Amino acid sequence: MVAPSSFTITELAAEFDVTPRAIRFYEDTGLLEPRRVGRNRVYSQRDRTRLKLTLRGKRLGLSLQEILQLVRMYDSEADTAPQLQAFMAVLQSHRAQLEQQQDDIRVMLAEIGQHEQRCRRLLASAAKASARR
Amino acid sequence: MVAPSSFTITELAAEFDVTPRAIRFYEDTGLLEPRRVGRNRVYSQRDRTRLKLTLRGKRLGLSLQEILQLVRMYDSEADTAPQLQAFMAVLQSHRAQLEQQQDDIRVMLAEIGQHEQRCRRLLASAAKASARR
DNA sequence: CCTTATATTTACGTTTACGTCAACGTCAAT
DNA sequence: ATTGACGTTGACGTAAACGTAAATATAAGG
Repeated sequence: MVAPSSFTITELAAEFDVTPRAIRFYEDTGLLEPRRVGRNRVYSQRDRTRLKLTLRGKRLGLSLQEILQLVRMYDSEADTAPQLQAFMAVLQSHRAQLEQQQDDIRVMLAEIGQHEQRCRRLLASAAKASARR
Repeated sequence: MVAPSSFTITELAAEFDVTPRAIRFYEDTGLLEPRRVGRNRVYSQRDRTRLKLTLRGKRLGLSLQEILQLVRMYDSEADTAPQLQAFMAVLQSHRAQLEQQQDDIRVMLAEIGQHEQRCRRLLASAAKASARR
């Protein structure tokens, strides 16, 4: 068994747990470019990767437009110095945002830990109380 | 100078770089509960904290409804065993989501690093080429 | 041949999170 | 007395990201 190199829309929908409608919508946005066999869409490995990137971006709260800019930028062959400078500036700002999110996550995980501790203490004392009866 | 214990809407808007409209909207959602002096809203430290939590949640892609559920849960005084169990289950699932996001961020940061490397290499060779002239 | 499953396009509907007036109140300063 | 500056309440508008329904195609299986 080798990894398939093309996929139907329902296959991708099942694999990533999204609806076909969503996948077609991503195509409208410009994120996917399946070829056609007759009327039907056929997705390449590249499309699959794009979809994965898209969903990852969404989990981080990016809009489809932002994701589109990202993947286009990554695909683009910038080669002049000004282009490269601009590219790196964008990378910088995205890194800054991701690091902000990392901080946010750290804080939230810490809070969750606190609450879990509290819950465990309360559950323990509740168990003792019921054991005394 | 001590930290103020109450704030106007424009003060908060300026501090957190959001519009008064957004702040009022968060109130409609139930996230803020300022008291009134005449018609005007006066925000407490608690409101300020809530706002901070709200914006943090937003940065992580949570909807206002999700944020509302979170803060309500954290405020609630669950004390029966079933309540505590349910509470902990929710905490678990949020933790899982945050950890997923951490992974996503790690991957994205790594990719950004790759692209930066590539840019730097290209810039370096471009500089050499221009020096040769 | 008929049904069933899977796919398509078109198009309108929906939710979220505000933006954007408009019309008004109020208090201080000129 | 008037002019800002800052606040208020509607109310309508909007962009994003699909959901959902309708009408159609098409290929496979009984």
